[in-house]
Amino acid sequence: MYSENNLLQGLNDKQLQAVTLPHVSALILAGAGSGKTRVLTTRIAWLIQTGQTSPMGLMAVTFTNKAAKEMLTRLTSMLPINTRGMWAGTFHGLCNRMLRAHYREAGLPNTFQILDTADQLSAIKRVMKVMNVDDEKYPPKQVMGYINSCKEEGLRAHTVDAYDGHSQKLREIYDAYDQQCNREGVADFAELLLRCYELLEREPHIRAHYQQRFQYILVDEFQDTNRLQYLWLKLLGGAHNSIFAVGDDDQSIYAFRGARVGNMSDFQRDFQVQNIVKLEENYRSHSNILDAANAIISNNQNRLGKNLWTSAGKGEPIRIYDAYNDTDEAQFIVDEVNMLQNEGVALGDIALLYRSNAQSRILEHTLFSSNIPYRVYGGLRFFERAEVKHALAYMRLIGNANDDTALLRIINFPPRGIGARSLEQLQEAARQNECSLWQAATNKVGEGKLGSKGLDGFVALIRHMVDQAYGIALGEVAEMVTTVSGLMAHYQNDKEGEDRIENLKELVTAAVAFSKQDLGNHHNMEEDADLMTQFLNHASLEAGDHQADVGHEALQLMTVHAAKGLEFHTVFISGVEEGLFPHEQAAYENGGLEEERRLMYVAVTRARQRLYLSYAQSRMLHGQVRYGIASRFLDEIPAELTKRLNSKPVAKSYAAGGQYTAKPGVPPVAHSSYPFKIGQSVRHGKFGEGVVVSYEGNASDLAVKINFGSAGLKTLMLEYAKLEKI
DNA sequence: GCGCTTTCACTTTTT
DNA sequence: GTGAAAGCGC
Repeated sequence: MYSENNLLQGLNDKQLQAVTLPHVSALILAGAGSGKTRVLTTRIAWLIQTGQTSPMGLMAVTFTNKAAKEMLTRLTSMLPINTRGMWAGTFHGLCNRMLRAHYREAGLPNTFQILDTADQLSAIKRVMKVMNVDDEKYPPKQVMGYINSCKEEGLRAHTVDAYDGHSQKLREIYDAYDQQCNREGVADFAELLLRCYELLEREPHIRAHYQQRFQYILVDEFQDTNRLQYLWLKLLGGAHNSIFAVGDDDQSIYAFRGARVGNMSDFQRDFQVQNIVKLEENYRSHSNILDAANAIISNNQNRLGKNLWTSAGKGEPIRIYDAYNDTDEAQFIVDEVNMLQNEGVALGDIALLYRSNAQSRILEHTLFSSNIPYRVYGGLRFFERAEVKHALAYMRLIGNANDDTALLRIINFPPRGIGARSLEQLQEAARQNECSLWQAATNKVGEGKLGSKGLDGFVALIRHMVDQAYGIALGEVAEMVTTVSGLMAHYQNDKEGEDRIENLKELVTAAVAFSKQDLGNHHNMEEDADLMTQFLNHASLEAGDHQADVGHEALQLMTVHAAKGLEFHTVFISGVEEGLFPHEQAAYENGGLEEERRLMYVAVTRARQRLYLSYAQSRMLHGQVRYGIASRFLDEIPAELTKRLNSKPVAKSYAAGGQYTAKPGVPPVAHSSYPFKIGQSVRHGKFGEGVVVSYEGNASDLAVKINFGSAGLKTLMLEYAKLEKI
């Protein structure tokens, strides 16, 4: 049997203090590798085991499904209890659950569908077309960003400020978009949160119900919450409940998508937080790595303040490699990986991190030619694949034919002769009758006015599917849809359709598995939706894994963002260059440089034993050669913690960006008549140190362009400029 | 209406 | 270098 002692055994003083806090709100500042998840799950287990609450009284909120799952898995290994009564999940998942339970009060149809980002964008494009908005002046992606950030601030079209013609137009589009979503009975991701927030705010009895129920609310990754998520928590927390917020301001790397680190200090103020527990003992890395991370992050001004320490030894020095170019960098990494493997380090315990996805190509290429198995995280996930989304769109139409987004996706796929022309007529008819596209289509067919033969066939097809779907199991619906729609046949005729057919089959398997899993669960009385709606929601809210072939030993490739929360024996951070890391487009933004620095902090703290940092003097990016200098973050690491593998450190100053793209046409290689190679570091009496970027003019009158970092980009006449190689 | 060719832009990302 | 979107010819 489990005893309380057993549960709390092995916790350090701070962890123990956090786990056993009384029923008050608390902020746990959990540094990287300080046992954050353990504290969170042990707290839950302890609350239940000591009888302070039952699973029913608990709500645990995370950002990703993965984090939610991990928490539940760990919890069940700690306590032999059923966690079913506990609400654990993502903000979106929990809001969805509440909206389903109170769909009438929330003003939604009981089968409302969730738009993912791609669906939302196409819905916005549609609204803009109807409104005749110039998409050059208002790029749909920007409009989407505007709408989502309004929603994440808790603002509706009628509450948001507009100062000029431009913002008034945006507000108008926002309003029309929301109306369209209501008409079609769909909700985007941000809408789930905002709608739920408004529901709780508007309906005192619903709010009271959840406030009474969830006496204990636990929030993971609190530094990543946005304004609306914070307001939602505040509403649920009410006046008496305890919110146990766990986070790390130094690992806040999602400001670009609305995360507000300021929520941490607001929380302290709004909830009169007396208990701030700092978890600073790190159980992951050796001290050289932690000292480097501490040194880097200490350059940030806006911090709550925290210093990681470990009782492990200094460990290995941080290895720094100065590569000639990106190929050289990749080859260096390959050589080191081979060496590590010979030393017995498992390939899966080695990570290769980069700032932006574009960097992975050259790395993959080099790994491939060296026969090193690797796995790239990122890219399309299962439920985001085109063929899968097509099949899901047919299923959505079966459930709700008024879902215009779904209809537009497949009205002519596979191709059935409904082109832009007939579509426009259909949309015009729908506009005039203020009805859905489906209703407009059935009207046309009913009147015998065949806009096109294809339309007739389409209406018949969907009706046939609705008939077929009646009374059969979810898996059978999926199977029927993939064949009757003609998707299977279409991809069978396609030379490259093999993978797509596999994915469609996989979708059927997933649907079958989903029904079984659902039968196993007690049906939740609060959830009214039918199984297919639930399955479609599952597909939207949990887009599936990032194609990871588990089991195969492979080197792990991912962006630094994707690496957050993970740890590895060895970590390579590549492209540690000005302009790339910190990224030039981030460095200019307000607070952008500090976020880049936190990103570097996250990257460094992923390593347990060994850390490599590498940069390249030149690299191919966006089809052009770029010349860079080493990142300022490298200089922020005390030299005694590092080991330069091939060159000496050079003191320099930095410009924002610090990189320059050579003009096309300028030879990227050294010319015999040029005294300096492109990429050569030089010293100038007035401007200091810089990098040769390009040559201009003819041989008799040659000018050289040099990037002097903080002194800027200068074009100097070679004849007069006194330049010294360094 | 469909498919091929050209053009353009391009950090980070979960739900 | 690459993928998506727009433009053009059949």
